[in-house]
Parts: sequence; C-alpha cells; structure tokens
Amino acid sequence: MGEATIKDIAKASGVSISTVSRVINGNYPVSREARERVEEAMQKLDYRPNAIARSLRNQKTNLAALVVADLSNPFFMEIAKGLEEEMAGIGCQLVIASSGGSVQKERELLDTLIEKRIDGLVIASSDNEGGHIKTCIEAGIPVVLVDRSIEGIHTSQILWDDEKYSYQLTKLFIDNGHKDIGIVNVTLTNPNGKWRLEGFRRALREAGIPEKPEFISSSNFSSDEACYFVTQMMAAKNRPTAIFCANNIMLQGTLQALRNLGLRIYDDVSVAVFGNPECNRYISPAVTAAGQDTLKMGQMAGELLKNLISKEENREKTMILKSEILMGGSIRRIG
Amino acid sequence: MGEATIKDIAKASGVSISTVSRVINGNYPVSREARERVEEAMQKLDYRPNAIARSLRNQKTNLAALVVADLSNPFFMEIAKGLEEEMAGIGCQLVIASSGGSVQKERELLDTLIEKRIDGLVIASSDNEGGHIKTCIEAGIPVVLVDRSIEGIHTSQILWDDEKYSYQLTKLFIDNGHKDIGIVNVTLTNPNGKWRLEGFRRALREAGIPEKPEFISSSNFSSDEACYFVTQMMAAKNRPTAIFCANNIMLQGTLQALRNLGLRIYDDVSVAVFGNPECNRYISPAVTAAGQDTLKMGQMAGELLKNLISKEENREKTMILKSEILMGGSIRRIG
DNA sequence: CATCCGATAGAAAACGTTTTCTATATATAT
DNA sequence: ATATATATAGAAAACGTTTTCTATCGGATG
Repeated sequence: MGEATIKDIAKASGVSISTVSRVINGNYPVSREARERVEEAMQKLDYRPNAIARSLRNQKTNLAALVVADLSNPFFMEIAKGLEEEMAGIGCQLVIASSGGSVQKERELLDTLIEKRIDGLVIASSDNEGGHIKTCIEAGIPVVLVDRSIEGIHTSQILWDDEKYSYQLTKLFIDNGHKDIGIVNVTLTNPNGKWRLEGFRRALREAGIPEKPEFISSSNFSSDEACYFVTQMMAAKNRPTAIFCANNIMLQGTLQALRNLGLRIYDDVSVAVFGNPECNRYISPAVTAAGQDTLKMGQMAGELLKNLISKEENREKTMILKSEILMGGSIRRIG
Repeated sequence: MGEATIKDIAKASGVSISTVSRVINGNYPVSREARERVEEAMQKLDYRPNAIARSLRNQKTNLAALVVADLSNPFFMEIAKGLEEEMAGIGCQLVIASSGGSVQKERELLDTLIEKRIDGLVIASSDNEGGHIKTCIEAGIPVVLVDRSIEGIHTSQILWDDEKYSYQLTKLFIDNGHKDIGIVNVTLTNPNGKWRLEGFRRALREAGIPEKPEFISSSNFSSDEACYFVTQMMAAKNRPTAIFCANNIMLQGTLQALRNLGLRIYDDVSVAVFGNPECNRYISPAVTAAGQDTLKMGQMAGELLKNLISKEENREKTMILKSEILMGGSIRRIG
C-alpha cells in the first residue's frame, strides 16, 4: 500500500525527514551519499509524496475549477479541453462541475470549491447577481469569466463580440432580401441574449424593417424550448423567411422543429447561427455561422488564469474574441 | 479575505478550538451558550473550513477522478455527466483528466492523481498493460473501469456487450442481403476493437460469407483515419455494399468520407454503428445503431465506485450493459 | 458523606509535508 | 592558531483541522 510517508523514508535511510524533503525537492544541498540512500529507500518503499500535506503547507492545491451549466454541451467541453491543455503546463488539474443552469446549485458548487482552496476558477456563470463570484474573489481565488460577463464583477474576462456578429449575420439575411426574420434567443437575463438581440435589432433598424414581436423568442434556453417556439412560429400563417439562432443549442432545437414540420433549410427557410453548428459535419447545405473558436477560448482562459495566479500580470484583463463568418449554403436570396 | 481559521473563531468567541470544531461537526455535545457564540463568530468572520486540512486529518478528499482519452468526445462527456450526478450525492466532486490517447500521458496523470489522494477513480484506459492502474489499486484507491476492461486487473467494471451487438448489427446487414460488408474498427489492442470484430466475424462465419481483408480496417482510432480508410475502400472497384462502424467516432469519419465521395447512405451504401450516432439528430435516414446509454454508464460507474468507497460492497462487480438496436433507415434490402 | 456518572470543554497529539533555525564539521583566510 | 565561511543535516515550528485524552463541575446514587 502506497502508505509510506516521508518519516518512513527517513527511518529507512537513516537520515532526518528534513533531509528527505530536501532530496525530494532538490532545493537544498544534500551529500551524495545521503541522497543515494534516500533515493534507494523511496524506490524500495514506493514512496509517493502526499499532495494534501503539501497543499496544506504550501497553500497551493494545483487544482483549478471549471464551472459550467451543462457538461454535455460541446461548447463547454471545447472550453474544458483548451483549459485543461493550458493548465497542464503548470501542473494544474481540472475540477469540472456543472450547475445544470441552477443558480442555487452553482452557489453551492462555488462554496465547496472555495473550501477546497482551488488555485483558480473559470466560470461561465448562470448567476446574474454575481454575489458568490465576488465571494470567491474576496477569498483570494483568481477568477476568469468566460462567455458571460457579470455586472459589477471586476476580474479577467473573455467574451465574444455578440452585438457585432449578430448584426452581421442579420444583415446577411437582409442583404439577401429577407424582411421577415425570426430570432431564437436565449434568455435576456443572460448578457449574451441581451447583446445578440441588440445586434439583431440594429440590423433591422438600419434597414428600416419593423420588428415583429411574434418573431422574437422571449426566454428559452433548452433545445426543447427552442423547438417549441420555432414550431409555433413556423406554423402561423405569417411566418418568417429566415431564422437567426443565438447559439448552437438554439440551432439544435430549430432544426428539430424544421424536420418535424418537413421544412428544408434554404429551400423553405434560411438559417444562420451564432456559434458552431455541429450539424455542419453532417448536413448540407451547411448552416452559415458566426463561428466561435471555443478551444481557443479555453486556452485563453487558461492563460489569463495563469497570469492571475502567478500575479505576474495582476491587472485583470478583458478579451473580446472575434468570430469568423463561416459561409454555408443556408441563406437563400429572395425577393 | 476568507482567511479566518478555526483558531480565529476560537479566539473571537472565547472558547477552545476543540469546541469550535465540535460546533462545526455537531458530533459532540456543546452548551447552547457556547454554540451560539461560536456560530456568531463564524458568521461575522465569514469562516470557511479548510477542506485541505480536513482531508489531511480525515484521509478523505471528496474528490473522484475521471480519466478518458478525449474530453470533447460526446461519449465520454455523457459518462462524465452521469458520474458527476451520482457522486454529488456523497459530496464528491470530479477531477477530469484526458490523456489524448497517450499511454505515457495517462500514466503521468494517474501518478499525480494518486499523489492527490483522490477517493476514487473511474477510467476508460488507453493503456493495455494496466500496470499503473494496478498501482492505483495497490495504493488503496477504488477503481472502476468503464468501456474498456484490462486483462489482469480485478476491480469493478462496466462494459458493453460488444460481441453480441456487433453480431446482431452485422446479421442485420446479412439478413438484408448484404454479402460485401466493411468494418471500420478501432485498434485491436483495444478490447472493444477485438470483440466488435469478433461479433462481426461470427455473423459472417455463420452465414458462410468469407472475410475480405481489404474490407477490414486494421487499426485506427481517429475520425480522420477512419475517413481515409473508407475513402480508400470505397474507391476500389470491388467495394462493399454495407459498412459497420465500431463507434461514433468511426462513424463520423465514415460519413465524412461518404460525403466527399458523393455517396448517399441507403441509396449507395448501407451503414450501421455500434454507439450513439450524434448525426441522427440532423440527417435522415437515421443510422441504424446499437445504442449505448452512456449517461447510465456514468451513473452506474458512480454507483459501483460508491460501493467500493464505502466498502459496503467490497467485492468488485462486473456489469455488462445491454444495448438497444435503434432501427434507422440506413440499411437497404438488396439482392 | 463518599463515589460515581454525565455533561461540558480544554490540551495535546496526529495527519504529512516544507522551511526556518540551529548546530556541527571542514576548509579557507588572516 | 584564530576567526570566518561553507557544506551539510537535525530539531522544531507551521499549515488547519479532528479526536483522544483529561479535567472540572453538578448532581445522582450508594
């Protein structure tokens, strides 16, 4: 049993535990003879330093946490992947926790993460209040916000340029002759939802197209709700000729609805999405999108977090990631 | 700063640290008066117990680890989701680590996880040797193997009935008149690969159909390699009329290849997969599959792990999860 | 009245490290 | 020969808890 402690090694090799520790860490001079005896003993007893004890002494756990709403959303998983990659560089492993979108659950998660004394936190928060995140910061935990900013929280952030690319996609519809455009949005309490709607609106406004409330989904977040909304919207006698989806999940629901209704992309309705359409791997025409480099977002989050942890660059930093308009064949020229 | 320790609380409330500890844990009698003073102090100083110190003392970290090859594979993420859900029940959070399929990396990960003294490990190992996993077990860490068993490792496992369902899918092809059937398999050193090929072979054998080596992919694991293999295979003048994919990633590569070649599922080639076809959300005909309930696999893994941790059921257990044949429209009747 | 018991609470040991402080021996400089 | 570095290594404190071991005080029991 890997139960050997530093004390056992000391005894086995006839030196003090201080000396053993110095051999392990290599940060103080130890005679060759002693070192060899210690190393031999460690080998023989299959010694493994206890990271818990180390953490207690060093005030450092080598653990970072990622808190998201849903583990199975590819969007978050790409972030996780990038983050893990990046943190591995400083020997930091990743605790992943999901809130299922529940504010209550998220707060509980943060509480136990604080108690666990994680070295850093990356969070795509579902909590618009931000009180608990402030608590983390006050507890001395470096925090990086991803995907969603929170009013009143000052720390490193990495976001998308929601307004700009929503505007561009909407304008793309308009330039192709569309006037009746629906938007399948996430909740407006979420800042993404707010800004993606803003961009959508600006494009309409600039083109002099009046908004139609029945074409604007008010507040959903699940694929199912999106599906329901689109089904309703497309069943009405005045239906849009184009649909803008605010993220990949909204697109999923939208496609589901269109399939159920027997409507084809391009032929029957034009579609665009803010985010990465997983479907493009499978269907054609591909859905035109404002593609997000989520892997990079994870990596950048890791970089920002490392900066905060090392205090090298203590000033918090806000990064706005650019999207790239990926032209698919899902927008039909009409009129 | 959440820097208050139990000592500070003791001082602030005029009792000993023992008493504070007893208030926190509620496992020993404390006078009402003392309790109230302590609770007040904890409130005022925003005290948060240090989980590290607790772990050191209690020999328990409330951390379980999940080690997989690729974080962004939906297959593993569903497992993660189920596992997280289940472990939350005993206040255990999840460290997630990915090896990228590298044996070397996996071993390093396990080493640091042992040092971190995690309470349990769930792993879909890429290492056929199993030496490091044995080390974990010897170090006293409960281990549950998922998706892949390892020869010589005795611990709880939860697997699929690879041979049986591969046989069934292949037989489905045969029953529909197919004789030239390709298999896009993962590496044979992986037990899944081995058994999925076995099932495939048995079906052919029973039907008296000779195997064609050029229809059997030898050893790939990435979607890209699968794509390459299928492209080659389908470009030859004698090409199969049906393709069996050994998992979701192999299917991805296969579909990619078919798209590139302009071949349509059903019309030009029949397809089936062992696993969950993410594509079925988007395309039709849906791909016929031996569906895996990966969420459940994660939950079961959590349950088995909890059993091992609590020692309630110390005997290791092997579970074989059934698949469900999901009839899509991807198999054409021919001949 | 002596004894014992239950309720309460403090002191101290323990968990396994790292690091400061101190001590010794040897080598170098005066 | 004496003072002074230098290399090496042990003792002990510290990190923040939990729990065992003791101790005190009242009251109940003989």
